[in-house]
Amino acid sequence: MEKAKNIKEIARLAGVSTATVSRVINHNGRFSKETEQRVLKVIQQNDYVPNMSAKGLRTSRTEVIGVMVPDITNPHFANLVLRLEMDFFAHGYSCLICNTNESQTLEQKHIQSLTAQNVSGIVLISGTRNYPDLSGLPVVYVDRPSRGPQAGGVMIESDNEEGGYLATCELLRAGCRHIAMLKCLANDTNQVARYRGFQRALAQWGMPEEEALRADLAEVSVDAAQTGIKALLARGAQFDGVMCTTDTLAAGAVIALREEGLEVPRDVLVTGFDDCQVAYICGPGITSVRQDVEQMAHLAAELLLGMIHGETPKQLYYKLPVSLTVRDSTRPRNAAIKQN
Amino acid sequence: MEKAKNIKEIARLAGVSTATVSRVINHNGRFSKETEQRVLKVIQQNDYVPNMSAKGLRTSRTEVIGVMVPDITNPHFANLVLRLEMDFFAHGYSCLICNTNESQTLEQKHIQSLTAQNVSGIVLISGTRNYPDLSGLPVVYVDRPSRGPQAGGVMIESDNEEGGYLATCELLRAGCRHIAMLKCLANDTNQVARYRGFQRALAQWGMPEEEALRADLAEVSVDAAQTGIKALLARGAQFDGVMCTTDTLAAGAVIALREEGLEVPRDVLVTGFDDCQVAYICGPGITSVRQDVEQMAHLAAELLLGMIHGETPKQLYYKLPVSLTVRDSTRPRNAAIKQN
DNA sequence: TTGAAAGCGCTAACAG
DNA sequence: CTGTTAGCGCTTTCAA
Repeated sequence: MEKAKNIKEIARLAGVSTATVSRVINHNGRFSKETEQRVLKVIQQNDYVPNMSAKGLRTSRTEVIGVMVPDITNPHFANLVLRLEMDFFAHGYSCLICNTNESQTLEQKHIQSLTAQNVSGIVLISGTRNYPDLSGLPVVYVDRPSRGPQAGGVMIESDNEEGGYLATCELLRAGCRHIAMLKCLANDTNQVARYRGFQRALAQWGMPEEEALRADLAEVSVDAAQTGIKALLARGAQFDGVMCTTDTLAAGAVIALREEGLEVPRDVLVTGFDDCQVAYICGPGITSVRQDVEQMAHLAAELLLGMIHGETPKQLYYKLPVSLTVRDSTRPRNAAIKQN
Repeated sequence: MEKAKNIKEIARLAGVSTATVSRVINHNGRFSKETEQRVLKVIQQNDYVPNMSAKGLRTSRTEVIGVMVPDITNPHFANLVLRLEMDFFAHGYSCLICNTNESQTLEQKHIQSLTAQNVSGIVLISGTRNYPDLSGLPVVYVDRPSRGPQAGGVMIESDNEEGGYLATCELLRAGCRHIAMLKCLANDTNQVARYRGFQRALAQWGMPEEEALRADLAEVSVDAAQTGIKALLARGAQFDGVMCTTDTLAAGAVIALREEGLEVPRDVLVTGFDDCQVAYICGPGITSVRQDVEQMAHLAAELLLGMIHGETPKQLYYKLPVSLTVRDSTRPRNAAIKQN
C-alpha cells in the first residue's frame, strides 16, 4: 500500500480538510477530540512527516538552529555543540553546525547561508557581533565575549576572569613564586579575561607580574605551547609554575618541560583551563578550571527557544560560575618548592 | 534604500522575468551574456540570496547534507565532521549534524527529520543499514562497516584489520610476548576488525592468543579502560604489552598502569588506534594507528556530491590504507624486555 | 533567448 | 469546531 506523503492525502484519508490536519499537527486547537484522534491515527498509519521546506516557505521559519563554532575539533566546543544539539533536538529542532575557523569572512558566508535557509535562531560562538543580516533573528552569543559593542541578543559566558584568578591562586598557594604565563590573545577574548584574573591574583598576593615570563602565542596548539615554553627556557627564564589559558596549551607545556628535563609537578607546577579530557589524560593530570558546559548549553537552548517563541529574556547577560579541578600538576612532590 | 528580497523584485529591477533570473542563478543557460551581467549586477547590489525553503519546496531538494555521527566529542569523529563540513561548504552545501549516541531509535528519528527537510544526501557513520526512509536518497556510509547486509549506497572505511595487525606487530617487534587486548566490540564493528588484525599478527608470529589477557569493555572511555586494566592486574594477569582498539582506551590503560606502579614503556608497552591528539599528549606519547581522516572525508564528500548530481560511483566499497605512528609507548627503555 | 503561468506543500485569514 | 482559499518564493514547462 502506497503511503500518503502530503497533507492533502492525509486530509482525504481522515475525511477532513487540510486546515484541520494542519491545526492538529501544530496543536493550534479548534478541533474536536475525535477529529484529533482520527487525524493522528491516519498520520501514524502513513508514517507521515510534514514537508519542512513547504512549512518553512509558508512561515519563513524552519525548525532549524544555526550553530556557529570556531572549530569543532576543540574538545571544549565539541562538548558544547553536543549538548546544544541534544537540547535542541529534544525540542524538535535540528542544528546546522558551521565551523568558522576563526575567519570572519567564512562566518559572514555562513550567516548568509543560515538566513537564506530560514533558520529559527542562531547560537553564535564568536567575538564578532556586527552582522547586519542577523537583525530580527533570535541570537544567543555563547562563550565568547564581544570584541566590539553588543548589537543585540543574549550573551552567556563563564566567569573567565574568576577562573584565571582561581588557577593562579592555586599555583601561589602550592608555593609558586615565579609564574610563567602561556596565552594566545589573538582571537579569543576569553583569554584576555583569564589573563586579567591572573593579574588580579598576583596583585592580591603582592607579587609583581614578570615581563620575562610572559609568552603570547600565535595560536592555541600543543606545538605553539611547546615552542613557547622552550623559548622561555632558552632565554634563561626562571619559573616554578606555568599558568595556561587553555588545556591544550597546558598539555604542550607539560610535554615541552618534560623534553627539557623538567618534570611536572616535581620541578614546575602547571594549570590549564576548560577541564577537558586532555587535562585528565595528560600525565600527570593537569589542574584545570572547569566550565559548566552542560549548563551553558542548556541555558543557551532555553533562552533561544524562548526568544523564538516570542519571549523576552529576563537578562541580556549571563555569567556562569567556574570551579577548579585540582590534579597532580599542582601537587608538588618536592617540598623544597614551598620554602622559596 | 530597501533591498530586494525575492526573485520577483530582482526580475523587476533587472527588467527581465523571474524565469530568466532563476536561469542565471542556476546556470541553466538560455540567456544572453548581457542579460546575465545585468541580472548578476542587480543581485549583487541587493545582496540577494534565494530563499532555500522555496527552492527546496519546488525541487524537493535542499543544499543541505545530513551527517549522522555517534558522538561528536569523540576526537576522531570531530575531525571527520570538521573535514566533511569544510568540504561540503566549499561546494555550497551546509551540514545538519546529528549525534546519535549509538542509539538506533535516535538515529531513526534523525533520519526522519532529515528526509522531512529534503536534504540532498546523508553521510551515515553507523553500523545500521536497513533504514527504509533512505531509499532514493544518496547515502555514503563512512567509517563503520555494516552490521547486517549492505542495503545500497557507498561504503568507505579504513583498513582496520591491517591497523590492528600493524599495531600488534609493533608490540611483538619491540619484544612483547604477552599482549593484553583492550577492546569494546559492542557498537563498533571496526573494533572487531582491529581485533582480527591482532589475531592475525599473533598467529603469524606463532604465538597463542591468551584468554586471560582479553578484556571486553562495556564502553569506550578512559574509565572503562582503567577498570579493565586494573581487573586484569587484580586477577594476576601477566603481560608486557597492551593493544588497545582506541586511543581513548590506550590513554586509560596508561593511567591505570601508572596508578598500579607500572610505567609505560619501562614495564609495559601500549598501542592505541586513531592517532588522535590524546595519543600525542598522553605522557608518554602513544604509538597509534593513523587513519587518513582527511582523505576519508574528502572521498565521502566527493562521492556523495557525485551521486547527488546523478553520477554512479565507480566502486561501492572503498578501503583506505592506514599507517603506524610510532611514539615512546613502544620504545622500551628497559632492554630486559627484549630478552624474554 | 525570453516570458507567462502553474504548482510544489503548507499555514492562516476568513467565512460559516 | 471546520472548510475554503490565497499565496509564501521558487523552478520549469510550454509557447513565442
